[in-house]
Order: sequence, then structure tokens, then C-alpha cells
Amino acid sequence: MTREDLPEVERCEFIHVHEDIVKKVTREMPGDETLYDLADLFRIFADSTRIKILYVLYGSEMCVCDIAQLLGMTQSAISHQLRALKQSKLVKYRREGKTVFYSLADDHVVTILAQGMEHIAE
Amino acid sequence: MTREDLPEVERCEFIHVHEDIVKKVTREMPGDETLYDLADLFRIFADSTRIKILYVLYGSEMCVCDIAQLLGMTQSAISHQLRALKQSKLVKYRREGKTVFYSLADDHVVTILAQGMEHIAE
DNA sequence: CAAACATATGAATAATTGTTCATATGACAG
DNA sequence: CTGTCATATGAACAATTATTCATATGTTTG
Repeated sequence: MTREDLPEVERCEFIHVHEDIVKKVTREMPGDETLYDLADLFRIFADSTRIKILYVLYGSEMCVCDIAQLLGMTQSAISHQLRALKQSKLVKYRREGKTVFYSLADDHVVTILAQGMEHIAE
Repeated sequence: MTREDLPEVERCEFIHVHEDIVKKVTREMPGDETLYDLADLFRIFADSTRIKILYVLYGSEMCVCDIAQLLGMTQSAISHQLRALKQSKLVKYRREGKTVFYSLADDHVVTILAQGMEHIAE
């Protein structure tokens, strides 16, 4: 198979990596759907407002209005972001009368934030 | 201080969280600049192309062209993304003649990806 | 030096996204 | 039921971003 047989994809003169590495990588690479889900998850962390929300919830469960006041932002903005956090299962909530209390869903949140902090601290 | 004294920020009837929790949270909250850096870092993970790149580099150090071929994408697209990964210090590189070999910079990358995978696997 | 190859980069475009504003839903008190 | 409070949501706008295309930089070979 020569270079001219594959005009759609650019190719370098020769592939540097060994064939068994190519096989290993393609075998161990998660499926596209999983990779999209993973990117979607990290996109939730990719906003400082949502990170702030996660930080305050790390301190204590809290209602929407309290979070808004603590962060000096509108109730609407916080509610929108809480929805994103909820859909990604990073926070959970319980209703108590008119008030809805949010809290962290599990330890992955804390671990991921901590690893990120470690990385930028270098 | 009554509600009317703070017209800029919406307030709920009363703050639910105890004052010491408010103090604790505001004290432990990282500064705004740190939070922006953290969000910027996670934004790098928030794209499936970059995640794919990190995955193939987890298998082996690799040159730009090899990555492009493995992922079926153009050299330019990969190079742009590698720049983002490089600026975030998630990958490092070494030059060998015309070729530039990229590899993972440290273990935080692997840990963060693994934690993310665990989370979406639930 | 020139030609060829690997990589990097700038500009442009299409798509995504965070906030605001207005309004809707839901719960409780009277 | 009505009014009020807490929260949720839809539409719109501004800002950000991933890819493509064209081209530039840098290295090696002859």
C-alpha cells in the first residue's frame, strides 16, 4: 500500500511508532461515545462559577439563594449552573418546603478538583 | 442591616447556613485568579480531540503526524490542540530532527482522566 | 543554495456557552 | 383561592472555541 492509495488523510514519510503500539492504543482507546461523555463531564468543571459552587458545597450543603449571596451572583445564574451540575451528577439535592438544598454527589468531585489544584500549583 | 440596604444583590428571607460556615467557606475559597486557572485547566480536558490525544500519548510518546493519522485528523488540527495541551503543561515534547515527539507531562493527567472515567461509569 | 518534509501559526467561520431578563412552577401561609 | 417566597426555565445576546485553509518556520538532504 503506497502513500498515493490514501489521498484523504495526510501521511508523514513513515509511521514512527511500532505497529504493536498502534494496535495497543486503538484497542485500549475508549469508544467515541465514552470520550464525548468524558469531555462533557470536564466541561462542567471548565467554568469558575461552577467551581465556586462546588467549593462552597464542599463546605456545607446549601440552598440556591445562599449560594447566590455567598458568590455575589443572581439566583438565576446559580440555578442555571446547578442544573448543569445536577445533570452531570456532580451535585444532589433535597427539597425542604420552598427551599432546595444542594450538596456534593460523591468523592470524585473532590478528587478531581484536588488533582487540578495540584497541577496548577506546580 | 435590613434587606433594603443591599438592593444590588437579591436576598432570601434569611440566610440558612450558619455564620461560621459562611466564614469557613469564604476563608477556604481559593482566590479568583486560582479559580480561573483551575477552570482553564479543566477546559483543556473538555474536548474529545484533546482527550484522544492524551489517551494515545498514555500508550506511547508520539509525533504530531502519527497522532493525526491514528485519530484520522489533519496535522493542523492536532498541532493546534497540542499547543493548548503544551501551554497547560499537560504534555511535554522533545525535538529529533524534523520530528517533534510529544508525551504526557505528569501523573495528574492520568489521575484526572481516570477519576472522570470512574464518574461517568456509574 | 534549493527542495522536501514535519510542524506551527494566523485568519475566518460555525458552533457552543454563560449570563441576563422576564416569566413560569411549586410550596406554604392566611 | 390568593399572595408571597424559593427555585426553575426559555429566549436572546455576547463571548469563546474547534476546525479548516493557507502559509510560515525550522530541519535535513543534496
